[in-house]
Order: sequence, then C-alpha cells, then structure tokens
Amino acid sequence: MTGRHDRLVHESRSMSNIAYFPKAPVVDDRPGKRERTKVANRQAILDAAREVFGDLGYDAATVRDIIRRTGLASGTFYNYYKSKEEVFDALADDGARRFRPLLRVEVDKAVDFQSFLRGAITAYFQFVATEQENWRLNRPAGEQIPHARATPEIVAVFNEVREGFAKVLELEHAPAVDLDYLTAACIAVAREVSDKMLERRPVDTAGAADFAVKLILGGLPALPKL
Amino acid sequence: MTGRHDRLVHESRSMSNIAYFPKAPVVDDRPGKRERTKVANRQAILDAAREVFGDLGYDAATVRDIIRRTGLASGTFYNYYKSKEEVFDALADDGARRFRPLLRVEVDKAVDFQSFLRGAITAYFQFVATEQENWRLNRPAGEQIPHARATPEIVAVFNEVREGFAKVLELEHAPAVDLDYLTAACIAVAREVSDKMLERRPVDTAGAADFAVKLILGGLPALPKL
DNA sequence: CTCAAATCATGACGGGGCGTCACGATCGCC
DNA sequence: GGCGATCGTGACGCCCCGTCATGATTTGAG
Repeated sequence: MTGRHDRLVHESRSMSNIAYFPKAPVVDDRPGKRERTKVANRQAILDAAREVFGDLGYDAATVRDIIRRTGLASGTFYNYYKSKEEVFDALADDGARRFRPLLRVEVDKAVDFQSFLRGAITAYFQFVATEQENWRLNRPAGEQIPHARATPEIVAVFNEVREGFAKVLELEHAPAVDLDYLTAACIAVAREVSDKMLERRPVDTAGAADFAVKLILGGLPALPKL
Repeated sequence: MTGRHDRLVHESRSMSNIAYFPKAPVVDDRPGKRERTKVANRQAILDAAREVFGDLGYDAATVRDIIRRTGLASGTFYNYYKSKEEVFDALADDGARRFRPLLRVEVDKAVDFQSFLRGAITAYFQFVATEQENWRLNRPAGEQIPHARATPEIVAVFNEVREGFAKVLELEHAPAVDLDYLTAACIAVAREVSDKMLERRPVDTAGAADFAVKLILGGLPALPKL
C-alpha cells in the first residue's frame, strides 16, 4: 500500500506535453507552482498526521509513520514542522481556527449571560461531536491524548470566551468576578463534560450542554433533575 | 556528579567483617535482604524520575536519564517498570495514594453538600500547593505535563468523590442528578482552578477554594465578588 | 556450614526513530 | 535560455530503546 505518491510532490509537467493551446492552463494556478506544492505538502502532512494519530494513537505514532503516508521523503517533513508535537499543535490550532467563527457569532449576538453561555456551550458541544465523527478516532477509550498546548488560535478562543463574559457581565451591570478563574473553570467544565458525553451512546449534545450550562449558571441547586 | 552508588544496589556485606556480635545486626532487616534492595531500588527509581521530570521536563526526559541518577544499570530499570510512562503513572498513583486519606476524612465527616465540597476542595488545593513546593518543579510555565492516566488510586479518588456526593445528596434528600457529569465537572474545575492558582503569587489557596466552591454550589450568581 | 537453585543487576547489542545535510531536480525570473 | 534560489530527497550518524546472556549474590535445604 504505497500507492499515494500521485497527487503530491511535483505534479509532473506532463500536462505540457499535450500543449496544443499554447497557454491558458485549464484550472489550477493562481499563485506560482512552488507555492501550491508547498501548501499541498503542508496539508498532506496534516491529513496524514490526523490519520496516523487516529490509527496508532498519539504516543505510538512516529514522524516516519506520518511522512510515509504522504509518499514524501523523511527530510521533507522537517521543511514544514519541527517535530511530531508541532504537527499536533498545528492540528489543534486548525480545530480552534475552525471553531472560532462559530464562537464569534455567539459573542456578537450575546445580550445576557445565560443566552451567551448556552449558545457558546451548545456550539462547542456540537462542534466536538461533529469533529469526532468526521475523522472517527477509533482509539481505545482512556488513551492518552495530550492536552492541546496554547497555540495562537487556542489562546484566541480563550480570549474570545473571556471577552464574551466581560461583555455580557457589563451589559447586565453584574459585579466584577475573577474572569480568569471563571473562564478557565467554564472551559474545563465544557471540556470534561463533552469528553464524557462522547463516551455515551447515543451522543446527547443537548443534554450535556444543558447540564454544563445549568451548573455554571446556578451551580448544583440549578442542575437538571434526573 | 556520579557519586550516588552508595546506598543502593547490594549494600555490601562489609558489615559482617566487624562481626564481633555473632548475630543481631543493629538496625535493618526484617524481611530478607533481597526484598529490601527491591523496594529500595523501586523507590530510588521513583525519586530519580521525580527529579529528572522536574529538571528536564517530562518530554525531554529519557529512561536513561532516570536510571543514570540511581547509579543502577539500564537493564535494571526494566525489572521494575516497563517504560517512562509507567514510572509517571506510578508517581501519579503515589500522589493519589497520599491524598486519599485526606479525602476519606472529608467523606466520612460530610453532613451536607456545602461542607463536604468545601472540605474536599480545600484539602485538595492545600495538597497540590504542598506538593508543588516540596519537590519544586521549576519548569517553564505552560510546559506539557501529561494528564494523569486512570491509575487504580486515581480511579479510587474519583470514586470516593462520587461516593461523597452520593452520600450528602442522599442525606439532604436532594433530587437525583447525573453523578458522573457532576463528579467530572467538579474535578475539572478543581484541577483547572488549582493550576491557575499555582501560577499566581502569592499562592492563595483559600481564595481559589472559595471561588471553586461557590461556583459549584451556586453557579455564577454566587461567585465571590471582586 | 555447604551447596545448588533462584533471583536479579549488569552492560553490550541489535533495532529503529531522529534530525541533518549535501546533492540534484525544479521553479521563478531576467 | 540560462542562472540563482528553492526545496524534495534519502543516506548517514547519533542516541535511545528494550532485550538477553552472563555472572554475582542470596536463599533455603540438607
């Protein structure tokens, strides 16, 4: 199963053999070819890494496993990323980048704490559920997946949540609270509850979101009764 | 700095040279000698690992770094642990084992949700603060430290928290809630807030505990005002 | 006390992943 | 068309990993 070299690396110039029409290539190329293969390779490495992490698990995966799936040479990997860890970060960063617009919408339309929190948590839970089933990471439950590092996009998400809190608390003339603790705690709850949510069948994003929202809004006394 | 071979490995029999008193060695030995060096080596590896993880960071640390600090041979490491990960788990397990009695006390004396939660959270925050300063892990903030795996003692702690919740909720004739979500969420809050707490100077366990307790007890509306 | 069997530390060794680098092919540009 | 810059390539040296044959030490039985 090495048949993968095709669409990557130097998409050969063979196209120019049937060059009847002197110029005007049919589709591709706006930026130069170099630029195109660069983004293609970078993306290919990311895709391969996602597969490998899913198949072998993060710990067992090696840089060579990843690069092998792309058909590229081992040295090429290091033209794009410094290590397996950096690829993982890039993957996490990518996830955060895709989630951020959804969060942005919630922040913008936020008018009070409750609605903002519900919107943001629901958006997050649906996001992770979708991610989960898109590239189904069929890894044994309880396997070690590293905590995502503080990549730029992840920090941006954190700050956006914080900003959203600040905004609605301001709107409600609420007394000041420790925003750092609050943001950290809410994200922790969201992460942990969403993890448990994904382990249950069927996956109930609405129920899990309801739990998280009510816990944060009113604490234990407000929790949904079973 | 290799001067460490001393107290480990086959504490030589030289003691028997000055054998004036036929028997009755001064202190050590109840169990056989073999058993004693076994526990000594196991402990030495654990201690060395703690140092190495603290000095180099978990990722950078290698099995050889650890075993080197003990003066033992590389092969000996594998008589006790299968890998660096397993040592880490053993370290985490050890922490949980030492924390469990403190938690047990809180569970036993628990009479209502509020007091139990406050007791448990306070105990935990003080525990992590103490650990932190005992073997000061002067690692650059934000460095990757793996999530502790679900070792037996850690699972036991989780269950004990859950049991405590079940007990006090029962005592209060409170309506049933999703105990799994609740326990996971509370532990997540405790972990995350305690992390942030440790990054601030001075370390304010009381303030952090107050925040966490009030968030869980009453949600945002109940949070301490700044 | 003696000796054989069991235990276990030792460190050399093969295997393999890591990151680098000199080379050469391709591209962009004049 | 040709030159300089770029970048893919894969072999190479390095180091870490986990194993295993060996011998030293301990144990327990006679």
